[in-house]
Amino acid sequence: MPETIIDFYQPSEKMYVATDCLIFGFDEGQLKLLVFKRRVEPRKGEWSLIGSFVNLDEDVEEAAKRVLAEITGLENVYMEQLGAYGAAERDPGYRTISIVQYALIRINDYDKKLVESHGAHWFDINEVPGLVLDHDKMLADGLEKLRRKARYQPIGFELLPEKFTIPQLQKLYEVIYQKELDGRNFRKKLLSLNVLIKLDEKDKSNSRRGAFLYKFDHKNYQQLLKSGYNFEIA
Amino acid sequence: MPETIIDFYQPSEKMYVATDCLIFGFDEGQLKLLVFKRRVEPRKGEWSLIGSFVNLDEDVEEAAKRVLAEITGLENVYMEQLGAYGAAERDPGYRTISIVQYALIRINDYDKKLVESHGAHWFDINEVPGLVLDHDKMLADGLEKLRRKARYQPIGFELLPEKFTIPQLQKLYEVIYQKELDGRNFRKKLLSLNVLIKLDEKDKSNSRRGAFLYKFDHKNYQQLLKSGYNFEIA
DNA sequence: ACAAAAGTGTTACGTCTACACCCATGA
DNA sequence: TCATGGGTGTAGACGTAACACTTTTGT
Repeated sequence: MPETIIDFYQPSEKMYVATDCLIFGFDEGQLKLLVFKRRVEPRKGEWSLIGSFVNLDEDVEEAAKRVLAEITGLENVYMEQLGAYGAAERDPGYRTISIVQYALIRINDYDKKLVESHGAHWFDINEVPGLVLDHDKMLADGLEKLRRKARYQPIGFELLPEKFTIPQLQKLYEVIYQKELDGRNFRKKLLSLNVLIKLDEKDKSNSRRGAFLYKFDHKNYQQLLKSGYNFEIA
Repeated sequence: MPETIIDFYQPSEKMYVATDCLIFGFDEGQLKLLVFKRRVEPRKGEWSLIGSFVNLDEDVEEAAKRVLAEITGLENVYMEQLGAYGAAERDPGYRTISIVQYALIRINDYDKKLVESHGAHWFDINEVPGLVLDHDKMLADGLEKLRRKARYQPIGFELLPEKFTIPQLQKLYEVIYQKELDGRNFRKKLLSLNVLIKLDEKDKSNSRRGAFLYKFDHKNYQQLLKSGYNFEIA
């Protein structure tokens, strides 16, 4: 009987491998995405995710971190892979596949001048303009993943400054879930998780009375994760 | 101010892009994985996932379906992308990144002779031998995803024959979740979803009394999905 | 004194869990 | 008749959802 052997060492042809980043941030009560304006032809001037080719001696993840650092000045950012986009015709130039990562950044941390120098802009998540190639699809998939993930991991903390108030956190979840939450139930649920540390400071930027600031308790969170708890926040 | 422009059209270097498949099946009350024995050097004789290079004129997904069809004879299989594995040193030969897909197949449908002719074997999920390269990691990640996914989509139906009994379905979920479920509660929950159609036939292969066979109701399932229901089956 | 956001408790409801017995059948 | 797996109901625990008023403080 004939054997169709799939031989790894008589490979066909090479292609370009790129990485693109969905960079999410949270500011002014809105979820935002960082996109940039292409400065090269073709499609110069169109909006696009931030990306780069992956070098031969570089992990794909490394490449994504490099891009992120180049554009925002940030390192040690929460980043996760969304997936590979590999349609044969996705790029009209060369055959290129793209590994998309999504990153969550504290919007006050990044280097504004650096970002501007790259022609990058923050858009409200509902006002992102049409993007180049299959980047619209990447965004849609990324949002879906973010929303699903927020249900079982308290991922939102990555988007807030180190000190934050409960109303801020609630607003963030409302934006992610796209629905309003009951303040009493939200507060009750969050506090019952024991992953918030109340501080003795208040943030008065949003009200006369001011709201207490909290920090995220990474230690308790790790324990909770181990115990198999899941974080559904409706 | 100097501008670090990331230019998509002065790309660095190309690399190989491969696709590997995690092929899951369910038989004899056990979740199984199809792996194959490499027939080429290096690492000839070692166990490996089934894979292939992606051709230049081929979608990544297409490539995975091609491999699956070559090995099992099956088309129209449930398949989803797990992610890209892109560490620089993952393959000791050439720089290659791999896009991993996982597939769920009805274990009685596949072409046994074809599978054997490729040196492929089914292993109990708990008895899979060590795999080549980073394939162990792929398997671990795939199992995690399968387990998570089974919580919010009735994914298990893909692994059973078209007609199945409730005890069979329960067994499958027990294997996926790695814990025993209460038969009464399981049955109650499943039936309440209204996605099972009871048939007038019984399967007597497991008991004298026999268990009623059911079909999956795709139409109702689609409606349920739209209504935002989620399928947690504990 | 008033506007505006922060903070607090209780009750009703539905869902999940735990649990024990009868049924149908072939050998 | 008996051994084996299939099939059924109920009560208590638990978590979620709904709901309105008081507090603080800068202007």
